Amino acid sequence: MSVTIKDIARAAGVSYSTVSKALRNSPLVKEPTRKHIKKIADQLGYQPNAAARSLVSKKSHTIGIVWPTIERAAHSSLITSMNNRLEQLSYTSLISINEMEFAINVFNRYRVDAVLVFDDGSNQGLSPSKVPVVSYGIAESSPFVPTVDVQRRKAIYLAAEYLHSIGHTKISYFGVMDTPDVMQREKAKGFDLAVEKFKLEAFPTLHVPVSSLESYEGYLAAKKLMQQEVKPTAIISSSHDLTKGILRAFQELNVSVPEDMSFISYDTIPEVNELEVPISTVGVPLEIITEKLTEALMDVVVEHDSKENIIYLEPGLSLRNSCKPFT
Amino acid sequence: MSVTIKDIARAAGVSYSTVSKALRNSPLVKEPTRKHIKKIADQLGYQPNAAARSLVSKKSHTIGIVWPTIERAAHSSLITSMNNRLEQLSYTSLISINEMEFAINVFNRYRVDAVLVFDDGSNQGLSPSKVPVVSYGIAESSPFVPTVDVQRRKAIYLAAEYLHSIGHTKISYFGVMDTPDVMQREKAKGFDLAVEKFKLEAFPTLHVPVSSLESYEGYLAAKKLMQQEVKPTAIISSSHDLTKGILRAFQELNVSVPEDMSFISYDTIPEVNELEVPISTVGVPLEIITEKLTEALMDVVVEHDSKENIIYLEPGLSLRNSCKPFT
DNA sequence: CTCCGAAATAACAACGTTGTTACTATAATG
DNA sequence: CATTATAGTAACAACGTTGTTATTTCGGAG
Repeated sequence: MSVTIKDIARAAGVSYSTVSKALRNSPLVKEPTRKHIKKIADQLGYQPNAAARSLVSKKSHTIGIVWPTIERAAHSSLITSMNNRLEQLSYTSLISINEMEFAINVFNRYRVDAVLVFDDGSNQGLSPSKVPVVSYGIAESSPFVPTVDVQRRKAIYLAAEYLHSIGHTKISYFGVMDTPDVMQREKAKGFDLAVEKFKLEAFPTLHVPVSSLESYEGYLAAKKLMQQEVKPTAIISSSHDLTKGILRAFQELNVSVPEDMSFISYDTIPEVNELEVPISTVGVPLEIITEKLTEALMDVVVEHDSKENIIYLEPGLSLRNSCKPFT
Repeated sequence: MSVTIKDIARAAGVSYSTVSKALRNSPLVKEPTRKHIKKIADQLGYQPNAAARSLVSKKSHTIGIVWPTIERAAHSSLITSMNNRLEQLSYTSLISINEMEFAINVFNRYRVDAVLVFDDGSNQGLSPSKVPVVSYGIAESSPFVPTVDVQRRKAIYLAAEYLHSIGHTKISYFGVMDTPDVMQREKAKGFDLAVEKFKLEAFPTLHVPVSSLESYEGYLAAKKLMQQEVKPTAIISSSHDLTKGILRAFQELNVSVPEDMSFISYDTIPEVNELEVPISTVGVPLEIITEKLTEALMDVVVEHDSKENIIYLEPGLSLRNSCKPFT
């Protein structure tokens, strides 16, 4: 049986409401009384009952996170960062790896203050949720939910634009092409837009499709690419993991970046600095993403309806000397 | 504001206690009344308040899982399987990726019925937890906690024993050697025991240390190994991911299994069948592990003190034609 | 038609906590 | 010394649910 404030009250010889106040540092209890109570609470190993607390306060100070099934590994650092940020705001995060609808139901029952979901393209019917939801995804695809959109399309477009501006016309895009995952589709779309706009060459390996964002996929695809007769002069990789694999392949094949190949990688995350070669990246820095996501969550927690439903984050280039002008 | 049983009661023109009983299919309410109530509850989108429920019932029907920091990816399939099993028992699982002590505190507050932790070697001081804990780890290292121990040491020993029995004496062990992670240390210990027992040759690459269990690590290590003058005739890999990398390297180097190299991989998981080559494995099958973990959790949930504190699971070999007798 | 007993439903207490209100010493004021 | 603020603490209601107990309703027996 757990120890409750009543146990503490009995042990301290005060009423349980005094204990409650003392533990929450209310100015209504005298300093010595508070100290006394706190000491006893400590001795008994008191842990507040979240159920009772949230029942009366109607707030659980907890955020639910629905961990996406696809690319589970890829989101690991984002979730870790979210976890830390929320902790700093003294919010607790609880994760569910269940299918989204089920997970949201669970969080509903637990009356978490808000839920963070990852837009995998199936978010359409999210409206009947009682608990406020924030989506990390694509603005258009989850119309009824506040969404933080990092504009993947624009990011990739930006990368292509930059490469074109320094003279490249044969650019290969490494990415997942045929997928229900809207995030990946957006990236591919950004590339295609740039191809059209800048009249990039439509050589055979304009698109280098991979079946997932794992690094091994990038490795294999890069090896195959370099066996082709017509090679690109620049590459855009749609994820950090992919980039890792591609670079490994290049190392083996003695392709050096940027001398033999210009390179831009999506995902502006700290891990980029762990690569052997400095690689320019495009995208919204991870810490900015989680900062905005946290803000959005705090918004829906207090407002329950946030007016500004969609937050677009501007992707940018972080140049790190992996691109050489092509003449 | 959420809809409660009182709202339903008002709408249905009955008392709220009747609603409670109707929703939980108590035989104390007449069939038509129940149907009526359920319909209304549905219309209003009622979701039971877990806080209130667990407050009165003292059970949350929830299991907390502390996702380990190290090798987070590697445990993904185990956690998924646990999640499914618990769901089938109509338990909900909540995951925390916080540091263990903090995570357990959170779960304590939420009064989850039990917590599952992964033994990373820091479980020593787990006793003061009010909520019952089950550990997936090493029996000796978490003395006060019911533990499911898959006997990694024995598993690797078994693998070496088998290879020795078919004539191999130059065997390389791929694994993380110098780590606080007791799980990895146990595996290495198993190998060393076998080396001693069977007087295996102490050639330079008896141990092939890797810095993590990622497949890339296996890949690199395998490449380096095959440049050595003295090569093993058999390999024991301490994880599935490692195995993936090693096999990829072998493919590139035209080393064929089992003709040029015998091979046994730790981790008996379904993913083994996705490898290009059939690979013999050693270890306790994943589904058995999760079955026992679930049983252990259910035990502590009802008993609060389980008498049989440690459950040893017997590792076994699953032979799949990746080993050739050495003559 | 009255009364009994079962069946159905209603009322109520309890779970552990918080916020509000009510009480009780204590000190200050005249 | 009586009166009144005031600080400190106690008592109590409420949160949404469940299990127990009390009440109503109704069909059938007398």
